[in-house]
This record gives sequence, C-alpha cells and structure tokens, in this order.
Amino acid sequence: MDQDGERVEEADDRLLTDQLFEQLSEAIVLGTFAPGSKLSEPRLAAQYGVSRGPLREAIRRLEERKLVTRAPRQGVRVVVTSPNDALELFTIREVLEGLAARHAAEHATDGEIDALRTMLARHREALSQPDAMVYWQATANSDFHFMIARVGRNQHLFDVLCGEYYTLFRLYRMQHRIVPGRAQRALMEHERIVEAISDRDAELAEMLMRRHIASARTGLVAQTGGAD
Amino acid sequence: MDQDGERVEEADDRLLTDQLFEQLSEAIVLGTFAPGSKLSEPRLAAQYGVSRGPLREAIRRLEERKLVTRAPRQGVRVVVTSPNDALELFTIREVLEGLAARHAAEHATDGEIDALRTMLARHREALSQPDAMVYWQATANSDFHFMIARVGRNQHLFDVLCGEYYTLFRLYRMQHRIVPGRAQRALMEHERIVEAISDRDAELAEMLMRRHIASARTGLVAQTGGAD
DNA sequence: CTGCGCATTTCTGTCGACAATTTTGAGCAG
DNA sequence: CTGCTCAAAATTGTCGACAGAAATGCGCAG
Repeated sequence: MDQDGERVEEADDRLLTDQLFEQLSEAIVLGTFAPGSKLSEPRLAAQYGVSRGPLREAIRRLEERKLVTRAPRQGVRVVVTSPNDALELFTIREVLEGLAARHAAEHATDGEIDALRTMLARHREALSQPDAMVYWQATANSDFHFMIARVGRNQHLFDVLCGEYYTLFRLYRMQHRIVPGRAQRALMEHERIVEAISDRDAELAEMLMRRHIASARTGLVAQTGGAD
Repeated sequence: MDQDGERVEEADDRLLTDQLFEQLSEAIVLGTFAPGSKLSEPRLAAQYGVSRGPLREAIRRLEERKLVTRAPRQGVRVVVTSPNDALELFTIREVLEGLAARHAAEHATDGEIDALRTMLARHREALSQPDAMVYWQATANSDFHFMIARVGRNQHLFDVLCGEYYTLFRLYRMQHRIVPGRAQRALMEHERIVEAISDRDAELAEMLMRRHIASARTGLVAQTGGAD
C-alpha cells in the first residue's frame, strides 16, 4: 500500500468533502478501488491526508449515490453490480432520457439546435481520427446526452441524469465492460434524434432516444457491448 | 425555542445518523422547520442531544435528497420550492411511476394481484368512514404506489420512488398544498390501473398511471389541488 | 493437516475542541 | 432617523481522541 498517497493539497477553497467525493468517485469508476473491496476510513484518511470527519461525509454521499454499499458497523464496500442491476438501471435511464429528449424537442431554441448540430459535426469529424474510441467514450457521447438534458429545461431531470446518476452509469459501463462498440451507429442515432428535435417532433425524439438507450441495454444483456 | 427537545434516547441500536435523518425529514415535511428557515448545527445538536458529527452526516443526506439547500460556509436551509419545481418533479415522477406500472403488469404474480385488489377494497371501505381524507392522504394513497413499485420487480426503481424521492414528494405536496381533493376519483383510477395489471395489459397500465400522476400535476398548475 | 476458541488488533460510531469565516449589533457620523 | 464601521458573538469546517464492536491471527485440540 501507500503506493501513491495522492494528497489533497491544491489550496482549493472548495470543501474537503467535495474534493474527497470527486476523487473517491473517480477512483471507484476507474477501478482503482476494485468492486467489492472495502474502503477503510483510517486508511483513506491517511492516504488523502485528511481527518475522518469530512471523509465520512464524502462516503455518505457515495452511499447515497449507490457507488458503495454499507453494512452497519462493518464499513462500506465498492458496490458489486449484477447484470440484472445494470438492466434495471438502464431501464430507468431509458425513460428519463426519453423524457429529456421530448422536452428538448419542445423547448430547444434555434441557437441550441445549431449548437447540437455543430457538436455532432465535430463528433463525426473526430470519429475518423486515430483515437476515435477513447474520445467517443470519454467525451463525445457524454457531451451529447449532457446537452440534451440541459436543453430539456428541467433542472431536476438534468441534475438526476448529469449529476446524481452520471457516475453510476459510468461505473456500470466499467463493471460490465459496456464499451461503445458501435460508435458509428450511435452517432447516426444521435443525428436522427437531433433531427427530430429540430423538427419539433417531440414524440419521435422521445422514441428515438429510448431506442438509442435500449440498444445499449440489449447489447448489455447479450454481453456483446452496446452502442452507448 | 427549546419548547420540546425531543431527544434521541430510545436505546435504538440504529445509527444516530439514520435516526436524525428520519426525524429531521419528518420535521421538514410537517413544516416544523419552515421553508427557507436555517438549520443551525449547534442548535439542532443541543435539541436532539447529539454531537455535530452524526448530525452533519444526516444533513448531508438531507442535502442529497434535495430537502435542504447548502450555501458554503453559510449553512443549510429548508428548501423553498417553486410551482415550477413541483411541475418538474411530478413530470419525472410521471414517467417513473408509469414505468413501474408497466413492469407491474408484466411481472405481477396472481397472488400479488389478489393482494392489490384486497388493498383497494379496504381503501374503498375506508373512504366511507368519517376521517376518510386523513387516512387517504397518510396511508392509502402511499400504500398503492408503494405496492405497485414493489410488484414492478425493479429494485432500483423501487428505491428511487419509495425511498429517495418519497419524502421529497411529500414535501412538495405540503409546500404547495396539494391535498387529495378527489380521493373518490383517485381510488377509481387506482382500480382501473389494477384491472389493467390484472389483464397483463402493460401499455394500458402505464398510460393509466401516467394520466393518474398527470392529473395531480395539472391540478397543481391550476392551484386547485390534485387528486394524488 | 484441519477446525475451533480466545486474545489482540483494527475499525466504526460518537464526542468535544479549535481556527477561520460569517453574522450580529453597538456606536458613531451624517 | 438612517447608514456606515468595527468589534464581539456565533457558526461552519476540520481535527484528534475514546468506547464498543468486529475482524484478525495465534495457539491448541482433534
């Protein structure tokens, strides 16, 4: 152990709890803390150079976000997800993202639609580059769903999709190896969704988005990797 | 102040943080802590007879559940919700409860359908009693949505609807005076939803549930009180 | 060699205390 | 009487410490 000890020293005026939450979240998603491994409070406190107070508050938030599971008086462990869990979560995501797309079609301004189109053009350009997959997985795909949620004009929905559930989605992708194996096709689906939004066709936008998410869910069940 | 000081003394082996979270949630929903009022940590710690450690963890959870808002270095205040916030939340609830109803129609066992019918019969019976409204608001309505979510066989969805969002829904009903003014009609809608589930008509169950929630949302906009 | 019991160690849950910042409010100028 | 200044009080964010419970690991019986 003690291999790194990435302290929290950046003279940041953000609260310690928030910094810890972000670092712990990232470590969990990236697999630095393996699924099922225990998060010992004294060890983490020493590792990050903080006391257990703020650390415990950060862990509480991890628990609330379902990134760890707590056994009373036994500490917390990185959540271990089953394929069925992933199925459940993506089913929820399907209706929520569908709702966001519907709202986007109803409320997007012309400027926002232009911005969506510009973004997709950038994505198409990037897909022909060498490291296309890593860019797609890390940035492009998230950007699209992020923007749709924002354009939907439902702050609560945005918070859920892009804040509270975002890291959990990433964790499920990691634990179940849901890599975007069909980025080309996913991009095409994104373009069709934006077209529907541009046409102010709310119903179509919702349906296309739901199918888009569902395709990832289906690929997940088949264990072959989805497009999202 | 200091009028009551309901200590936490029940020799409960549950964690202090959990007890505090429940008591604070209840106090917020019931209006004991007025919307917008500040939650002072030293005052609450004295009032409940605990130290600030577990209290802060409970407050973090309140924050995560959107029951309070935090201004860094200024403490937390009971959330003040706008009618638009309520609209946003009920829009989300509409698709989630619709999803739960669809899943319920797909996965309910015959025994569960019997149990649903039995419950509705009990509710109809209770609606002819003197204190019908208070029973409806406090118990019957919640029981129905609770059971639908459970029968849906999606643990994540159940947790969201009956755990993470449940108290928030109650808070919105409180702050916006969304009283069940049409319990009779709401019960009829419940019965139709159960009939659709019994017929294994998932699409109809989802549609009826969405309309059922939407009617509450509409009544909310009209400020006349919804049926749910 | 394997499995059980017990002592040691570690960890969680909780508490009290300190520093820095924010809020309060008294005093004074206009 | 109103508004600004500045000191005092209160509050947040953080830390270290202690008690009880859980996990660990050793010794010993079988």
